[in-house]
Amino acid sequence: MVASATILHADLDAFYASVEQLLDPSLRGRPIAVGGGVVLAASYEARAFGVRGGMPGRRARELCPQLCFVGGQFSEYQRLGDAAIEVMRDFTPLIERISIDEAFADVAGCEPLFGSPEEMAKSIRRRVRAEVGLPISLGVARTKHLAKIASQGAKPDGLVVVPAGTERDFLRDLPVELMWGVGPVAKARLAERGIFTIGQLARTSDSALQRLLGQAVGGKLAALARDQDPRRIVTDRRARSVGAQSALGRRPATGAVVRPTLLNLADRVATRLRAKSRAGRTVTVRVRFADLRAVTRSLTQPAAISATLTLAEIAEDLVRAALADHPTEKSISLLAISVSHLEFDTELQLELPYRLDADERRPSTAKGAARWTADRAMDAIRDRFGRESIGYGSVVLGDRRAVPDAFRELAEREL
DNA sequence: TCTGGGGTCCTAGGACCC
DNA sequence: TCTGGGGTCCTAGGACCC
Repeated sequence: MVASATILHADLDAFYASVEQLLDPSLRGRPIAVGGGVVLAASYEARAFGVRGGMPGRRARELCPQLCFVGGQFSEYQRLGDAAIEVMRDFTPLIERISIDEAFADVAGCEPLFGSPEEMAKSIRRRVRAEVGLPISLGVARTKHLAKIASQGAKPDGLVVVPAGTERDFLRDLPVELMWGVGPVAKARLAERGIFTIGQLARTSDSALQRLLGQAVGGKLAALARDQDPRRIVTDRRARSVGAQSALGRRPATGAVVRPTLLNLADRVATRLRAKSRAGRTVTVRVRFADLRAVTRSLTQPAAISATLTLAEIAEDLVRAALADHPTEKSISLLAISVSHLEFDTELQLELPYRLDADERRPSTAKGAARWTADRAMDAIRDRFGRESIGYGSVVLGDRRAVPDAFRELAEREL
């Protein structure tokens, strides 16, 4: 017996833009874009003009002169995204949240209570529209891969069901780039081999695909094209890394630019780590030069860290090393810090400072303790009085950012 | 055509150990 | 000292996703 189609994929349509139109009725039916310098989301009215997410604001205005830019009510995005996904939870606890506006659900076994998966999908769409006020598209299929492709086909504001047994027919003539894991590079490589549809992909041998795209990607794609998708719903996914980045435009690669930027990034990353009682062993920095080429440098230590100043010091050393390897690069356009190899911080464990005190060969535990105490005190003050109430001097002063903190938080994953 | 921020996973080479 | 094999960890880069 063939497994039935019980996987649902739900995706809120033009999410940020739809929220703005929900909250301000005068925006409904009009081409709007959330963002400013960059379009973070475009309403379907704006998309009709060719406006797309990720597009520079200036380009969007050229395509659509009457385009209305709205500021972005970021906390509302989180609230309404949560509310929409919560509707699904009334049908099953097997929910896998992918992002603020997207989730999988497995409704196997729920039929006696709520009817067929298709009926559940219809009722989720109806309820999200009625109770939250937002349009949402759903795909229903036997696998995550198919459900996701189906929901993309359902947009805007629709439902597509792929009945069990019809998967191969459904996939055959679809373009390869609809598949999970096929981006611009893979698409181009496949095109060189005359492979444009998922059906053509399914008829290509595993070994040929692995030679073309690499062992892992090739193998997975071959399986997906033949509708073999073993992935299950994962309800508790933990982050494996925490990072922050800052685009700088074009700034000289000097300590005066690098140091305060890294301190700010370290502050954001370390604060998030400590808030979840986590710490990480590996610090990775990324330096992007003016020509957009980027390099990374990383350091893995035996003990995990979460102290702001320790993270900032390691990051600074790594960036310095990266810049020293590229002496002809005089300006940089982005700096990033990421912490991985995450562990649970046992509170009692005091971190050693990264740099040794000049006059002693042993690390100073007193200094480690001082940093731990200072960080905790600062975290507590910010909890009460807000993030801007206190900070490391140059962080507070140098806090001129193009992107508001509220938007950064939307992209953060649950630790 | 090159604009932001936060992530995941894979590959390949080298160090090191048994 | 050389040769072989297997495994783990670290580093750097890259493709891709939301």
